[in-house]
Amino acid sequence: MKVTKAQAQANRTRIVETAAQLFRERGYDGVGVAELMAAAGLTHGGFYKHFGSKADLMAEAAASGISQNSAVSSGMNLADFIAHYLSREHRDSLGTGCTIAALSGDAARKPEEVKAKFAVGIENSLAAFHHGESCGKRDRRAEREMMIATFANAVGALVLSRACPDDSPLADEILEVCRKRLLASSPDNAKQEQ
Amino acid sequence: MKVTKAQAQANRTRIVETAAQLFRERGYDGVGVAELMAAAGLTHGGFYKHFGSKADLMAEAAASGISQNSAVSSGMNLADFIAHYLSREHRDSLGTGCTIAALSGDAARKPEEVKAKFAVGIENSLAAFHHGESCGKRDRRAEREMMIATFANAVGALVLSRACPDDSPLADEILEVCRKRLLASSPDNAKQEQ
DNA sequence: ATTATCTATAGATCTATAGATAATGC
DNA sequence: ATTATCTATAGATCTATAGATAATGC
Repeated sequence: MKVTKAQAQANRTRIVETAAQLFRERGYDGVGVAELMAAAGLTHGGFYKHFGSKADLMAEAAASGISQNSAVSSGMNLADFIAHYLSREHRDSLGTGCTIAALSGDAARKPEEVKAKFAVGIENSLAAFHHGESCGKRDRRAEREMMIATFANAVGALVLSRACPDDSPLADEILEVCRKRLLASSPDNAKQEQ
Repeated sequence: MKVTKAQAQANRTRIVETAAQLFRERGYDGVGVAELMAAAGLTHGGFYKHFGSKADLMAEAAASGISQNSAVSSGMNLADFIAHYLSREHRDSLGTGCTIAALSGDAARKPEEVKAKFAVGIENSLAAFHHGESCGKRDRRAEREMMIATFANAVGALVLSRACPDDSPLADEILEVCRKRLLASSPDNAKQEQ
């Protein structure tokens, strides 16, 4: 029943990545350890050789999900990012979409160790668009404020759109209005108005 | 053990209002029926004479919380609303604060009947600031888009701020940056810059 | 010898229901 | 007679632990 060290490490990674998806889809309290382990192809007793508690896994899964999101969006410019972030496709892909948008509400009620991962994730999201090819101190400050406002607006729009009933006109309107406005005020607004 | 019709109605209302607070504080899955009924001063078996299921209560509690929020903010102008909404006090009062910000993430994974209450609540929030003392069709459209973007930005800022660890500088920065920018672009920006 | 995984289970908790009780409302 | 509430419980599920197993890693 034992397994090679590399295999055990791979199993651990698979647990974290499975959790990162299931938690986004159903919330931290919506997925049990047994179901999660079964989804990863293991039995649930083995869980506690990998993690001290479910809360420990929440923190790791948050970091994993955020890092997966960053890998996907890295290399995009701000306009491309906004167009994707505020698309219906992204709204309707809870399990693979933005971890911060999917789980910030849950994270607010979880231990500090979980929230710490979200704070790092938010900082990374802001830094990902550090356009500034060397601008002055004032510009850096202004750009950071712009990124904070833009990200908050995008997260809020996604969260609100998802809280509406399926096929609700309001759900689409929120996405479309915010996408249009954020693209219009984005520094590299040239293409994709859709 | 029976109780007057008026008393039963009062008990029912108390259950809903207690739920509206507890759900905001701990999430829909973080509060059990037994604990909720105890908090309302009743035993949990009685719950099902008032509600068909916990999901039914979620929908009622959402409507109740949203309506309580509206009652508090009605009569405020947009600038006052923003200053309050993006204050540390509001961020730190989960149980009595904005229902939409506290529970939209949870609502996205709940039945359509719950999400329908959120859609109505979002529409009400937008309508609450219908400044327009009779403006043209174009202006009404532009104003609605402005309100959608403003509300999404405010909700996003609150949700992100709450996902950060307590006393995190980032948590305060997000609130302050968004408050400053939304107040600057608000139609009635004259006073309170803080 | 160590340890990753499995089976089995302890002990809590959760939603929901059944049946008794006792006061209201007709 | 109706019904709001209570006590008690069924049946599921949840987190976590204990002990057995068997293959790795020294």
